[in-house]
Amino acid sequence: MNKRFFEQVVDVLAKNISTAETELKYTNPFTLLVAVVLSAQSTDVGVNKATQDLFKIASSPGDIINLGIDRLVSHVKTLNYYNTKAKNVLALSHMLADEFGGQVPQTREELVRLPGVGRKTANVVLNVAFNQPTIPVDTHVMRVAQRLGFTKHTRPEKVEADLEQLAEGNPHIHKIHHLFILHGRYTCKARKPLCAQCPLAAVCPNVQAV
DNA sequence: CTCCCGATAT
DNA sequence: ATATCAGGAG
Repeated sequence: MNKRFFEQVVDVLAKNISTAETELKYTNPFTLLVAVVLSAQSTDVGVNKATQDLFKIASSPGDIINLGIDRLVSHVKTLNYYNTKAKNVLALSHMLADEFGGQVPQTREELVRLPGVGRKTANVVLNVAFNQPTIPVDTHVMRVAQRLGFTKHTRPEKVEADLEQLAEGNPHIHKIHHLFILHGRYTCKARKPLCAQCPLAAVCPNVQAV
């Protein structure tokens, strides 16, 4: 895979997508962490709807602990896997309070020790909250990367390695994952991609018939 | 590999 | 009616 093509794609996306638009809403590193944990297999709209009320009354590990599991569950009941997620959010709040002084750690090794936090969630927190140039590979990044031919792998860790190599030195390195996600969500959709109005249609090796 | 398990788009 | 949605743990 050549790096020129990757740079060309990122440039086109950067010109056509405003990353200030739709994204998970948060007020600090902790609420971002919670929002991302809640976002597994759920839409960002649904997550924002649930956290809008939750973060008003709970925006720190101590707040979540005081809230308790029952009221926490009631706030995330509309999300997929709500029981597991509520349990994880409460457990990670305890761990942050007990082992990290109530602060969200800034290394991937520490972040993935938290319950409900895997490599992808840790990468999002590092990128969005702490401005590190990670490339979280979620369902959108995976799909977009494969359709554009940036990787032949299916394991997220392999895809991440391929993308990191292509993104090395790229001026948009900090928002590449966000550009891919927004492109994947609104244009390069899983079921019915809008190739007819895609800014990358001319160069995409996998354009669907229009 | 399975389980988790609600809302939304198509 | 079903595929998909900012995945992680066992």
